[in-house]
Amino acid sequence: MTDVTAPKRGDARDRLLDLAERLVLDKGFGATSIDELIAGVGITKSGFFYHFRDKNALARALIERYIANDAAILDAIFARGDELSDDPLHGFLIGLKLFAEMLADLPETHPGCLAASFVYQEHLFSRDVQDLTRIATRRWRERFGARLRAIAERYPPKTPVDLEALADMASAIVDGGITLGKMYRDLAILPGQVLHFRNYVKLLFEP
Amino acid sequence: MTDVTAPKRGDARDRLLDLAERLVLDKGFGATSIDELIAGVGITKSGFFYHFRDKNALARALIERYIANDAAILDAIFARGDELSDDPLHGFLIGLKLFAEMLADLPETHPGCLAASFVYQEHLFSRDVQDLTRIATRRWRERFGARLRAIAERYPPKTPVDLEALADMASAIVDGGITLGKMYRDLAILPGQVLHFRNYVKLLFEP
DNA sequence: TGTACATCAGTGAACGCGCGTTCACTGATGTAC
DNA sequence: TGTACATCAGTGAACGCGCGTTCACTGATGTAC
Repeated sequence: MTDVTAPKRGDARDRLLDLAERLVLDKGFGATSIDELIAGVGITKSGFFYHFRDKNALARALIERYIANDAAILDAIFARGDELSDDPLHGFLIGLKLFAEMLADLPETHPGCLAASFVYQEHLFSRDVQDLTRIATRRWRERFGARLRAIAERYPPKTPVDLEALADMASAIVDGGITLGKMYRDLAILPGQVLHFRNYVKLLFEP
Repeated sequence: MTDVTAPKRGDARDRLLDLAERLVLDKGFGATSIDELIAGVGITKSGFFYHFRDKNALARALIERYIANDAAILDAIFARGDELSDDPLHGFLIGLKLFAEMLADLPETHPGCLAASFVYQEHLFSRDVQDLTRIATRRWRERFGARLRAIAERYPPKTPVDLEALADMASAIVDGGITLGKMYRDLAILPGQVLHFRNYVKLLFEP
């Protein structure tokens, strides 16, 4: 009869990643110590170094997991938007609204933007970690850029705009909205910002 | 005959602040060590502690200086916009364009957003430092909010919008634009984002 | 079915270094009389 | 004008602690024959 609530042998690595993600989003990577992590997970320091060759390897694993997650969520949301409308503009507008709703429904304090929190400490990391954050951001640009180009083809924008910069605006508004939300400790700020972005897209393209 | 290029007695404090601002914007506060600062300024460690009772006092002095600076620059830019047009909407649109131009003309790498870089490491700081960043952001909200209310009074917005969230969008877009610019190492991103914000304001209010 | 070996998932103790901080002291400049 | 004292802007040495990292070792599980 083994205690099922006790830490199971073998899942320490995942529990390290879970806790690390929470702490890094909350305080930043530099301020998150290995001691803290192992105390929370109930493992010794050497156990940590069994799973990650050094602290940088933890950062890397963290971002890889985060990118995959983030991509899956966004893809699902905007695919749902497309399901609900064949029109690229309206599908996108629905997707943006769903996105805002998801952000509004997030529990407790915001998840924060891992990529951004790493950028603000970039010197602490090796090149490969920096590359990963860049790749993640580029995906956002591509994801939104493709949609916006499809929209602009059907609905010529009311003013001439740089579509790539407009795609970047989605990333900027989410990152900036998270930072603002943290400052004010106000969870409503981020979804509010996304809705403004949505409104801009609407005014710009809707006939 | 004293050497005028040699560090003058008495200006060490200012030189510490100048160097600290550069380094903090570049790498974050936690990653900026006192050793680095004193090496750059040519002073001993105890000299540093003569000027600042501890590292937190440096953070505080840094933000206080930054806020004052930032407020002066923004006030000047938007006052210039108002000079060029009596109309609140057009004055604001001109101000936003001037702002984008100023951001585009900044030398080398972006100055970065001090407040944001502090938010991402907030746990490292005492309450008063956090309060200062909050105050600075609130000023942005008030500054833009007042203008937007004046505009909305004369030009009813095309869609119903939350004006306070729209004011926050200016902060979000600047912060997010800086983060994005750092990731891509592309100085053109930030002004591009400000121009999109300007375009949104234009589409929303312009008859 | 039992034994030998390999791998997995860690333990425990130690180390060294950088960092923020303290404290007693000092040489140059300013001020009072 | 000279002397006494105070303040300003530091110096120099030491400390302690937390942090990331290393290394030799270990008990449980898996695999080969």
